[in-house]
Amino acid sequence: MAKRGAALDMAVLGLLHEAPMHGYELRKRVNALLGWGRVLSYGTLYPCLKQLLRNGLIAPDTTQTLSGSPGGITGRRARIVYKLTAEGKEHFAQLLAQSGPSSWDDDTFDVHFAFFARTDAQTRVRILEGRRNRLEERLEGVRVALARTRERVDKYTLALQQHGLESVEREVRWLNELIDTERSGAGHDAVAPPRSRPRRSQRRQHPIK
Amino acid sequence: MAKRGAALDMAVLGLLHEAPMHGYELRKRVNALLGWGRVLSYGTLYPCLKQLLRNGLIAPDTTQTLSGSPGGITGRRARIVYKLTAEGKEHFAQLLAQSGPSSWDDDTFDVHFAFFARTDAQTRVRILEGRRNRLEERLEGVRVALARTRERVDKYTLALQQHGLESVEREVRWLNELIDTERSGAGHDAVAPPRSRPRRSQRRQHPIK
DNA sequence: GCCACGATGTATCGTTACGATACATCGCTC
DNA sequence: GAGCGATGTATCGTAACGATACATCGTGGC
Repeated sequence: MAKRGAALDMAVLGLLHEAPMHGYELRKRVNALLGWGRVLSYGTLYPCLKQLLRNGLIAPDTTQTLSGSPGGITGRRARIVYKLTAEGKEHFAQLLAQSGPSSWDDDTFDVHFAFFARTDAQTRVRILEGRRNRLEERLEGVRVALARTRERVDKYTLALQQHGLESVEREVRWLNELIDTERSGAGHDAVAPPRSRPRRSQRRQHPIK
Repeated sequence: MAKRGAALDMAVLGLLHEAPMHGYELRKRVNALLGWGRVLSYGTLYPCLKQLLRNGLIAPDTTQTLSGSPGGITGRRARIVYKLTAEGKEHFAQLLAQSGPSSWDDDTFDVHFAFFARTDAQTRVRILEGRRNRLEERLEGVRVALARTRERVDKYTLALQQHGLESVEREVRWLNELIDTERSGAGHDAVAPPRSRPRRSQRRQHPIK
């Protein structure tokens, strides 16, 4: 169950793992994390939060300190802060450890990668290699197709396909570098210490194509 | 009206402009054209065709020669071949000439670019520059955000964002080269002669991120 | 001969994600 | 003290998609 939106689930869980947060902040952090283009809609986020609530993976956090607020105890306006439950932490750890096609697909890979700092080195390499292999499969197919059509398409179509090809080739090289680094610096810091506190930021998503 | 799916509409119209085609073939051609990842579903294509039919932009083509079929007149199995109507051609030309935000957005740009061979030089430059400017706006925002968070995120998040940044920078350079070419080779072949006949091919779509 | 299987082909249904939107409060500036 | 942009929660209509069903063709194996 809950096959769809697994990437979003993981992103939310991972961010709440760092610190409790409310929906609005969560949206910004998710956009910053895997942003560059498609912006996460509330129509996607809130239903997701509801489902996670139902499944008991997250829960409202009633103990909110309102730190930084000048007036002291002055009530901020109504907001719902969520925090991870024990089940949520367990489920997230489970998501982190799993490496399969679900970690290599386009949307999902980014989320997995974003939480590499909490992933063990073995899984990291497996995910990176899976991703690279998948891209290379595609490259092979595209190269064949390109060779077959090369002389029959106009120069713009050709340029577009060529540019796409080079983009993927570039990503493969990037992955290879990461894999090498991972292998050579074997067994270094698997988990980074959490930063002081979440901050806001904004980015846009890049589609490249 | 018909704001959504404008990219798909344009792709279908443009492909049918080259040669009449049936749905199955159309799907393959569209995937090859702006493929690399997301695959066009029949659940998307057929409703689109229906709407274009309703709007009178395409029509069933009853005069099908079945060339290449060995048995001569032997009937191929049932299939619906679509062709552009006069209104369709006019509408397509209109889509080609328009350059605005709708030509710069992620999905739409590819389609516009794919039909550059039928677009006049002036519009080509306007679209390319619009696209580049949009990407540079994003870049600026991302660079600021990156500078603000640089020291507070783990190296994997940083690597991911860095790679995304470089991908977009690379695309900007690509666009600049195209613009230069367009300006220097001013007024060259605006329209390429159509190729003999459509052929099949298959590719996947690349998302890069 | 015929049967299995993959490619070709059209079509719809249920779910999901998302854009648009509504509504409310806060804090700022003019 | 009014206007306005940021902060916040929430839902609704619909376009897009994955899955699936169904049918025919070509072919290769037995």
